[in-house]
Amino acid sequence: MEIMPESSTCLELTISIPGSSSSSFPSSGEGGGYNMMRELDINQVPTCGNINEEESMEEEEEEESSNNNNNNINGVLCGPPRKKLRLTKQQSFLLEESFRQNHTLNPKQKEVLGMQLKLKTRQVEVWFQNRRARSKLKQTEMECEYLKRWFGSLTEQNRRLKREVEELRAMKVGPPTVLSPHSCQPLPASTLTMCPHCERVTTTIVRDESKI
DNA sequence: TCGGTCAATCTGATTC
DNA sequence: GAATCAGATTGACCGA
Repeated sequence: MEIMPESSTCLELTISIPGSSSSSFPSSGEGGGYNMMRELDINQVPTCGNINEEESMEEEEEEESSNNNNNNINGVLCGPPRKKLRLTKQQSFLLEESFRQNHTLNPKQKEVLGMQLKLKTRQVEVWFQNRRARSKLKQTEMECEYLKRWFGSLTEQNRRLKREVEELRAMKVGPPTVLSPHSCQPLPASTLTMCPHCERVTTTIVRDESKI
């Protein structure tokens, strides 16, 4: 078994499992289904291409205030309940892209990426933490699936070998012994040989050529 | 209503 | 001791 990381997928993991597929990119599982309503969520930070400077400022203020509302002290929420930030497709795409290049970011990279995405450094950091967690979870699930299949094939192989052993035992008991013309001692009735093609153990009857 | 998803938070470990 | 991480958990949100 060999589990090799794969650089071309977003999940950095590929196990050679027939019929299995890696996750899509960018993460389309839930994000791909977002409609306009979701994109216009109050928590959304708009993408740079669609907004003017004024709107940008407003959104940043809004983001700031909504994030500050998330503060809680000793488990007691202060202010209104937190609102869930929804990243836009563009933000998700950029984050996925940078995750694909690097699974961890240094503080400078976080800051730059945060500025690009109009997100806080902390939000970028959190996104990467969660993304790593999801990646690892996916990897574990795939490994589990692979081991299940492996176990299945080993079980089948074991069953086949046991059956073969039974067959060989039956053959060994059955045939009459052949006596040597010289010593009059019984020769082994059969020897085991390995078929080079199918790699199965086969029996070959040893015949006394002097009698032919 | 319920289960899934995911951003955010909390906690403990590790590194420097 | 601050920074950072992984892992567990929470809570908002959405679709079936």
